[in-house]
Amino acid sequence: MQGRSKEQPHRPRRQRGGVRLADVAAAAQVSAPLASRVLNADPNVRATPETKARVLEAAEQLGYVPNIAAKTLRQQRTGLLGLVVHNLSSPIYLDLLQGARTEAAANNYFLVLGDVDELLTDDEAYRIFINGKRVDGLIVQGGHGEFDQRIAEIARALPTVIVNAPPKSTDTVAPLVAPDEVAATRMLTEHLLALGHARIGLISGPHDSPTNLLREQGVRDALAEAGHTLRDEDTAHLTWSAEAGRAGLRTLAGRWENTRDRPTALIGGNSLIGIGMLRAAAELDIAVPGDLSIAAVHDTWISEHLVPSLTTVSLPLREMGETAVRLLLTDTPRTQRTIISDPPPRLHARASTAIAREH
Amino acid sequence: MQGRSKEQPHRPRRQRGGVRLADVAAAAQVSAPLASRVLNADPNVRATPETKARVLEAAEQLGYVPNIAAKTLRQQRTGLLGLVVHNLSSPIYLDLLQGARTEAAANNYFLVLGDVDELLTDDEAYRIFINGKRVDGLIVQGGHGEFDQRIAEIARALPTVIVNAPPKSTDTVAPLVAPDEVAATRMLTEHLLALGHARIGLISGPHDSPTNLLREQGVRDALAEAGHTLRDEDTAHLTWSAEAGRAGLRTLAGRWENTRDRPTALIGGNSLIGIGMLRAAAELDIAVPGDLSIAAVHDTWISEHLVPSLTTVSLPLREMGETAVRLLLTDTPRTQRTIISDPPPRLHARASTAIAREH
DNA sequence: CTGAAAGCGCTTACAG
DNA sequence: CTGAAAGCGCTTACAG
Repeated sequence: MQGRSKEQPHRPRRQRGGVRLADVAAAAQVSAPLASRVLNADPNVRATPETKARVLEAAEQLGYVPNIAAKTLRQQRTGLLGLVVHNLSSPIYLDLLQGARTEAAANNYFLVLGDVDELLTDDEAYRIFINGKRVDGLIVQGGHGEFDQRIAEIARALPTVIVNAPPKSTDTVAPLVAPDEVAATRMLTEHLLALGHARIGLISGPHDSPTNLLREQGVRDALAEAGHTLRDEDTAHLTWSAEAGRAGLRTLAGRWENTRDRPTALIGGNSLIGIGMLRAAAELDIAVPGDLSIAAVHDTWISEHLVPSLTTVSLPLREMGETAVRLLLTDTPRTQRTIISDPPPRLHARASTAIAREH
Repeated sequence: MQGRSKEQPHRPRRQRGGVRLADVAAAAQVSAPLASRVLNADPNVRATPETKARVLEAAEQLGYVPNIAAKTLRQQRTGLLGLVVHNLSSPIYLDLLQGARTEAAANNYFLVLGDVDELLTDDEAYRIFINGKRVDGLIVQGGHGEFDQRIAEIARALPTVIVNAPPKSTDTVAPLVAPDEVAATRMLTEHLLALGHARIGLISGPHDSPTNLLREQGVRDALAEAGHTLRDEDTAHLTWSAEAGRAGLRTLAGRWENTRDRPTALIGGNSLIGIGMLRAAAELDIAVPGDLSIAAVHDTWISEHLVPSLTTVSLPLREMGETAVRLLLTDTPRTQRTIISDPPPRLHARASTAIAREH
């Protein structure tokens, strides 16, 4: 939020002379309170059907729309929910945003966008957004170890739902909506095992990141059940980016020179990593899936358009967005619980994985 | 917006007992109006520095944050701008959103997200969003021929900026912020010409779509200057999707069987089309760039990670978002003009284009 | 320049 | 059940 000028720029003016409730009431020859009650479908209203019709018709006729600011001021409710995400340019979280937006709209709520880094580091942005009563509730993308303190503070000030963060054993400060990470990589691994792969590697995000821990767990679990293990030399842990996926595969491939002692399949910790892995394979002349099967977590729009198309497992991001909004709109007490979102992860088998070839 | 229930769900309640201006004024032993003026840095205030300091300190001490709803009601200003986009899941427009969000934040404005289709087809969404005085202004993504009527209606009700639509010869209903489409494809074409390509084809969106017309124009212009032309048999016009790019190249390639009479380079009307073209080439065993150079409009995050990495031309989407917001916040009269956004398109030469090979 | 008063438009205790 | 009155919290003509 650098460069914010303290002086206020010119602001667009609202055109005056909108139709007010009082105008509707006058036109319908009833009092304003009664008009309000009729328009809000108050069940206690005993006015005759004719009267009600008169009110509704007057509102329609005049094009009446309640002034939100007045309503908000009176009801202490904004009709807005904040969605504070980390990296808007990642294709991964767009589905979450879409789900949240749709569910909000279905309840006559709108979404206001915030940026995690901005909100957690910029005090002014924080004050305006959080304390300024801009929103009735907040959906914040978790997984920021360093900022847990700040999120706790936010949750105390405002109904908050954390989304897409790994469940913590530590005290939860707000409800959490998360996908079943372990099941996702387990599914991917079982898919590869079923294709005859016995030695399967993993290129993922930071080794100690909670998300990686869960995803790695899924791989280990599935391998263990099949009597295999995840070998250290078959893993690389860098960041969650395509660049890291590329570097990771290059590192592993460096260990494979002049030897057939190597994995026949590799799992990417997320779709960006998977994309980078495909690229590295092409650069290194490793045939996919001929020499190496590749699969990754997250099914984004690009997966099926890559060459080869990428086998993935999809997480219910859209549903998580919906659930987060629903939680905010219906969960009276700030229940502190973790919701592992439905539906479970789903496998999308594509061209990047195939039956293991004898080496 | 299907499935919206008319009954209102439970709404999160705002915690009571916030600090009001009156509290600050009392603590600082001044009147509420004076406190308001000091806090808003009214230059006409002549209070002693001590008094001002007392007010500011009291506000700080009490953690005072003005109630936005009250401010809005009084000032007829929401501090919100609507951003109504067409397809949030397209990677192309995220930059525009980012630019708009950042510029808005820099002016203490926030962005409320809307969906074009929803707003243009759902009357209730329209009423609440547009007439409900939810936002001070609107940025709406254009290029929807069918909905021009509705957008004109919106522009009459609310300061509006249309973004990323092709300039129309017809009456403009609101300021338009657009990229230099013609320059973009011209640049791409000149890049290919410089590589020695003489016969260059185009796979693009609907033939009569205004955006396509401009992009096609750029290709034609550059070819004409070099003494070449765009041949009908070297073009395909479907939709703006990856699937269309794939189908387009398949169609063209069908014409190339058993002949060397074919283009050596192809331009994709947008990056999705380019991605589909790369895929089709791989499926058809057309070497890129060996047999065919491919380049496309829009530089998205994925471009450099494709195999081969895709030559593109970037449009100033981020800047367009910024400009649109700035226009809304500073342009007092609703000037009706078209702004071709700076900076001009920029070429990103990558592995998918190379020197033309003799056929 | 500053303060008392009004008012933005709505909803809801409260009294009838 | 309905209406008159109050009040949400702020800013700004207006009077002094």
